[in-house]
Amino acid sequence: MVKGAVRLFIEKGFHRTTTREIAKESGFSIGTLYEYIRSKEDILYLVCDAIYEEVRDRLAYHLDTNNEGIDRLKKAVAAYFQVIHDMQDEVLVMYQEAKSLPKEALSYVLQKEVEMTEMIEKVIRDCAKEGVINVDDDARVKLVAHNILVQGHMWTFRRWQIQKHFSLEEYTTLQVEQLLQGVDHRPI
Amino acid sequence: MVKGAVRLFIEKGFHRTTTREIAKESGFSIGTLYEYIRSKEDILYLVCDAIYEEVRDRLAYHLDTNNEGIDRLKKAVAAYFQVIHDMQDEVLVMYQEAKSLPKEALSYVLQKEVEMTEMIEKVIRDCAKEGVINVDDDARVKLVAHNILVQGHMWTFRRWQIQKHFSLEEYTTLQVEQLLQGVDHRPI
Amino acid sequence: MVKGAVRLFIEKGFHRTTTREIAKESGFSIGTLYEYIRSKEDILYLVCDAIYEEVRDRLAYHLDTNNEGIDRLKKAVAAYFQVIHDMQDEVLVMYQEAKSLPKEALSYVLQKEVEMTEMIEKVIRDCAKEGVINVDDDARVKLVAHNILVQGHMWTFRRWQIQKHFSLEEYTTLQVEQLLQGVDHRPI
Amino acid sequence: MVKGAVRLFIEKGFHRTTTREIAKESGFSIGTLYEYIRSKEDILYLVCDAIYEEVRDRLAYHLDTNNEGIDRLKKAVAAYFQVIHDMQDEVLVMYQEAKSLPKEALSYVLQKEVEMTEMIEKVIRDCAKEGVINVDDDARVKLVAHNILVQGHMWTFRRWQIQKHFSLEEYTTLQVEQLLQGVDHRPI
DNA sequence: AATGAATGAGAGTTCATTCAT
DNA sequence: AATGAATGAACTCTCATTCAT
Repeated sequence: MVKGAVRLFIEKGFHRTTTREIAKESGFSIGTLYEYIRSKEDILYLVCDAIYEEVRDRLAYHLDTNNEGIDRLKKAVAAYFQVIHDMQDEVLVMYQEAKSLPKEALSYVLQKEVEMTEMIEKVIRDCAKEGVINVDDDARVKLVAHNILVQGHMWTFRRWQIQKHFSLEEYTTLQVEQLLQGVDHRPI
Repeated sequence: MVKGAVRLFIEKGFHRTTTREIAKESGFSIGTLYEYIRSKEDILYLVCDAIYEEVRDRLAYHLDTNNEGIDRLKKAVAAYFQVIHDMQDEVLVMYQEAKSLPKEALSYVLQKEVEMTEMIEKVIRDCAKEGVINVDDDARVKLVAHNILVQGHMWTFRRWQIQKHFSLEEYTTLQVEQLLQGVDHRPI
Repeated sequence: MVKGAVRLFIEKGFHRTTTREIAKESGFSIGTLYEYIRSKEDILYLVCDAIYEEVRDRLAYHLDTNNEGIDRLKKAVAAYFQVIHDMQDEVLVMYQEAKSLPKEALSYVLQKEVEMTEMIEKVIRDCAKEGVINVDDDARVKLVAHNILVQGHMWTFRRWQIQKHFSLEEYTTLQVEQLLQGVDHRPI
Repeated sequence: MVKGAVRLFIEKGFHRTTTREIAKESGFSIGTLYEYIRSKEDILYLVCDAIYEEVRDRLAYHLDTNNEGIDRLKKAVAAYFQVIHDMQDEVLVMYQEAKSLPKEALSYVLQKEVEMTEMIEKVIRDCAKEGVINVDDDARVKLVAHNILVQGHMWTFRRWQIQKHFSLEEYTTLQVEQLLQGVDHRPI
């Protein structure tokens, strides 16, 4: 059911998709659909949840491989970007439709985003512990983690611009460079 | 009318806002509303257009002040973040609802985003010309411009997280540092 | 104003034409339009009235020419068919839209149709008086008059069929023959 | 549903009848109504189609009875007039509202009218074959068929005049006489 | 467990009409 | 006399949801 709904939400957005269409696409009747859900919003919740679950699982899988030194961070970013790239449409749907979730469900889904941030934060902290990078405070760790996450999302929601100019490899390389070295500038 | 619509879109989103509510909020009747627009989507277009216009004008105003050296970039980023901060709700609405625009209107609005990117690119190039930063290629300029823009947006669309941890000043300072120096790391 | 309204009614029918369009087509503002009428139906009334007036005047003009004998009838039918032919669109509009008139106005307009019938009846009676035809009773006169009138109207409202098969001349000749001789048949 | 719609269209015409009224008159909700149709025009189409179907079926039923000689034609006309008489309101609705059909549906409905004409033409030709009448050419057959059809319709759309003066029997008798013998006149 | 016909509140939109200017 | 901005009732149509089967 979720698969069908995602397909439709990608195509026409949540509001423009009818429950009838979702039932049909999922291969059962509207009556049966309502055996599994209580309202249309439930579907959106299930969809968002499923997408997060998949992104997180895939990312966790990639982070598992034991890298060392600065590579740990580089590979993590690359892996994350790759996951986002593979699930572009799904990520985009979530980005655009999550706001339509009822309050409680939204909190729940945002919690998943927090978890994602923590996964990235952990990579950064692990690098710091190893001594390959030097991040003096928690705030900076958080900020860098958020930046990485959002730079992943950007790849989808600004694709009409960014993917015109960069391949995923170029984008990854440049963003990692930027992340580590910043803009080359005269000392102030 | 646009003001009223923005208020409502902020509160409940485009789809959940009725034309009648917009008319009422704007202080005229539904009939009069339809003297000015041809369809509900027209309102969304007017709203998005107005928001972009205001963001761009305010930013242009701030970029006018003649700064020199690396300050040119720093102040530009700060000014941009400030504008976004002042117009948080509006920017968020545009981010979340622009996708509901009819194709043609969407293209038109995205063109405005391209213009914004070019404004930021210009600041970067001006710094490079002055010699205070060293950006070797166009791709990097573009990427940095996009990053700055999106870091502005994230201040609104991740505010439930970010504004919990940072004040606007902290956020600005940290992001500028990050932008210029990257993460402090052992040379590879 | 009537001219403009007729044009529009021909094109799209009474209900599908808006008062705004009528005002525009007539070259004045909606406000001014309502100086002359009290409701949209008034326009329909004026239109129907004007059309009848014109049909009647034209017909009267043709009937004036002094014909004698059976020619009196033949020429009258021919003249009437010609008038209908010249005013096809107008006649059709009246046929199709008169039903939308308010009751009283409808009666008034139907009275004009009665007058038309009487004009034709008079021609028949004049022929009878002259002795060129022999119509024994009033009922038959009435019936023949109605038949002639409707055969005129048919030329417009069945034109998609009839005008494919006949020119106006053919149609007139055949109908007159039919009228006078009926179908050639074995005596019963 | 069609029955209900016909009743309402008879009473107030197509444009003045609302979909809600039709639904109510038909005994179901507006939602259910729209399960069966896609637009209000669909109802008009169904109505026109149903009326034609019924007129044709009834007529076909009456034409079946094997008559011979001139009676074949006489009885056919009488049967046709009787059918029209029995379905006066319905026929009138179709006459007045068919023009509001979308183009394609209109063509389809007019095709039915062509079929009706052909049914009458066939009766005439059968009589001619039998030798009881003598119609020299196709054009005349067509014309007579059209005349008969329209004289049927007249019975409804001029009833405010004709039914004041004639009973159906008188009307039928007189029209048949007229049809066969024409107006009694001195040879020219 | 599964269906899908039925519901009706509510959406966007139109347009005859008014009336202050 | 002439205007046209403003009105809002009324229209057609949609769709999330229910419930008898």
